[in-house]
Amino acid sequence: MDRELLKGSTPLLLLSLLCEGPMYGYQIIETVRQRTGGTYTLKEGALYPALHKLEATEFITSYWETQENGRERRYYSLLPAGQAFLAAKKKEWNQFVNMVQAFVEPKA
Amino acid sequence: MDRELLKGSTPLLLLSLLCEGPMYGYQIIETVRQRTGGTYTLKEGALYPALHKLEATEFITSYWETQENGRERRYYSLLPAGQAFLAAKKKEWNQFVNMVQAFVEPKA
DNA sequence: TCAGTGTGCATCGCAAAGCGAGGTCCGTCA
DNA sequence: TGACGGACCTCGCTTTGCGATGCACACTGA
Repeated sequence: MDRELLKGSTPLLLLSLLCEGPMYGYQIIETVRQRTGGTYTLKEGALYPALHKLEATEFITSYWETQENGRERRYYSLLPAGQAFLAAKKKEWNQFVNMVQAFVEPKA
Repeated sequence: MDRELLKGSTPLLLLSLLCEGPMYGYQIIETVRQRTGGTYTLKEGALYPALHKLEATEFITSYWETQENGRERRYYSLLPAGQAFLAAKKKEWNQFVNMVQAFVEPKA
């Protein structure tokens, strides 16, 4: 899969996932890998910076949660502002897809 | 429109356009601008490097054509290898769209 | 006991691509 | 003569994903 295509889609993906509920980093990676049947493996080097940026802009928050075995996980969850942003992103995404589609499949 | 989304789509767009026939740079920009109703204005700084790269990899060729008024235009046209590449890119594009769509619109 | 594996977080330097800005040349028309 | 638009192109910046790397801890099995 061409990496370049993914470039702008990571925030959309993350927000969409978090819209279903809070998740932690490793879980996000695993979820994406499983849902795509392995064709898309989100890398840590892409995930964490994106997550931190989303947090810095207050679209998501994070909190640490201790598991029964004593280990910690950092959960990320969607904020209201993030929901609004997600909605806008979705719209943009649809526009984008339709646009490219119009060039790829000219005429109807 | 988020620039980042466009990142990987430029070659696909260019090849798709050239699949309809030879075009010159300025014409490509105008065509894209018009077809998208102005929402997407392909910039020269994005177009020419992409075009040159496509030419370097022998997916397209270029030739100069002199107009009646004496001015020159550089036309780009699709090569067979470019057609094959386009087909592959289209496939990849569809895969990509379906993947993201699955996250954006979970469940059916 | 201790190495290996899996979980889980994170950063760093690199490469690629679009962008904004700038630059050049030339024909046309006022 | 000078402004405008067509037409080509490059350069440096920023952003982003990637690969590599690092750290820390729990569990398992030799």
